Amino acid sequence: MDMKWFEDMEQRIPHGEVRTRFAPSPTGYMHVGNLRTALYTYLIAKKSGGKFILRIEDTDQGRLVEGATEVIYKTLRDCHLTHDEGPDIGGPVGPYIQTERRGLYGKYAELLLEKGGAYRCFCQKEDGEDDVGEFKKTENPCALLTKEESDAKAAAGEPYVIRQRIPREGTTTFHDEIFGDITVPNDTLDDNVLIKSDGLPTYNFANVVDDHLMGITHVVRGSEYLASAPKYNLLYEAFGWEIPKYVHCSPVMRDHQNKMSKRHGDPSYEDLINQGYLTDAVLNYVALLGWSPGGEQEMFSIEELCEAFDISGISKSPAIFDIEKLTYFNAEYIRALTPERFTELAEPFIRRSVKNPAIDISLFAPLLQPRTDKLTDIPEKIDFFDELPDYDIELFTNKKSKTDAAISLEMLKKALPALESAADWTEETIHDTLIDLAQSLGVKNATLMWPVRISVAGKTVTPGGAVEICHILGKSETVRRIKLGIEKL
RNA sequence: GGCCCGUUGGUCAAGCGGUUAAGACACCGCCCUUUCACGGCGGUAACAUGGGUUCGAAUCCCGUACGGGUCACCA
Repeated sequence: MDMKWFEDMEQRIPHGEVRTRFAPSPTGYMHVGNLRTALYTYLIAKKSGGKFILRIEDTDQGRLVEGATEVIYKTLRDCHLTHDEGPDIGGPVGPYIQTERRGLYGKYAELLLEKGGAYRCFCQKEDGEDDVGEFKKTENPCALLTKEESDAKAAAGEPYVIRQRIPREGTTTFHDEIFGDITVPNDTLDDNVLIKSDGLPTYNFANVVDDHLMGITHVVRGSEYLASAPKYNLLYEAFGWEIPKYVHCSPVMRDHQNKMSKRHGDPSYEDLINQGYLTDAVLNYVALLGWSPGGEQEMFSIEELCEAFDISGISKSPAIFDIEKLTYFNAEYIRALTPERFTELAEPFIRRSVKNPAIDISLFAPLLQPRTDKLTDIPEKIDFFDELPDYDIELFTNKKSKTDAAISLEMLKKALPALESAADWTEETIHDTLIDLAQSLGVKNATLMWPVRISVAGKTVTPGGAVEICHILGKSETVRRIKLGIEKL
């Protein structure tokens, strides 16, 4: 056994800094729970000025999806979760792609065999009765083989797997940063396979080896791994390695019973973006799903999160994803945008409805920004600009504005010449013209404004009022639509 | 089934032995108003359950119920 090689590997491991890792499988899909784990992992590192590492776990070739790694890079980049080490940028403890590390695991398994933390198991997998829980470590004769017997069988070419040797009695206690100390009886722990008969490592073993060799100080992962944590601990102990801090996060749920999942059609990060949600809003909302900063503040930038984040604020119980609250965050983020930025983001959505190149789309920002929850809401809100809908004259009747068909007709007849003779076409002149008219007619503003707005928009709910709409429409189109309204009446 | 974990309004949650049990979303009402929003003000609504411990329990302990996770040569 080449101990020098092991020593060299140890030499590479950085010490004295917090190091966390996000280790996704490239399945081409970043679900919300995954994004949250990545976020927390990043925040834990950055909170203490540490390193955030990206490792790609691609050993499951069957599940590989074309271009999936790109999706991961892009998502992390969009979310400002920049990694300090990873497959694309390298680092001191590479390679960072698991398939490129294949050679390592066998050597560490041998080392563990040497140290007594594992043993070769020559039992053949019986296809017939592979029912659950049939393997009983207390009955496994291979665990009792002497070193010589085991070596002899292996030398004779008998196929085997390498299993973890777990004590038959006693208990194992491990510490989780969220759940505290958890103790389990050893007899409930199986001697799991570490190295498969094809020589490749199982997921759990590869994880332990990689995390150690990469100097990971905080293992952040889903709570589904809570049950295997004691086995991890035993493995670290058998190797004589320092045990990292565990942070097991409870899942993000779609309802009380089920996790969010692609299967159920729950949205992924990409889906949410396509549905008109802003990255920063999603991140902010997701940060608060299962974590509380303690105070009253709810709106956090990534920088502020780095500052405020603390593991003690992570909740033990699962959290149900509430799209309504995300929508609220999104609306807040949209309102906080500068009008220029808003116009930039909204343009494609505005153009879905407003094709008329004569219309200056930057005019929409003040109307749309305060009442847009999601960017995808935009087209429907302004669909009347290109073409006046075929509306019912019932719309002219509104109690609060004190209007009905007859009054509306009268109002429009007065408004038409007033607007036609307007000196110029700014919001201000349109506003003043109409307000002055209402006053001289002795009616409340709404009585005049309502019919004007209905005639130019053809719908009762519009972004902005009559003045803004007339302004954007332009004088001739406004006049044309009001005339149409008069005809209808 | 064994082992492990969880449980505060519909949802996210604060709370670490003494509180009128925060706050946010959603919902409802009122105000503002040129519709809808935005904004402002107010309201409905919670400690799963039974036992302890204690002067005092949402907070600590035990049981019960309900929910979740896990028990692979998958990751």
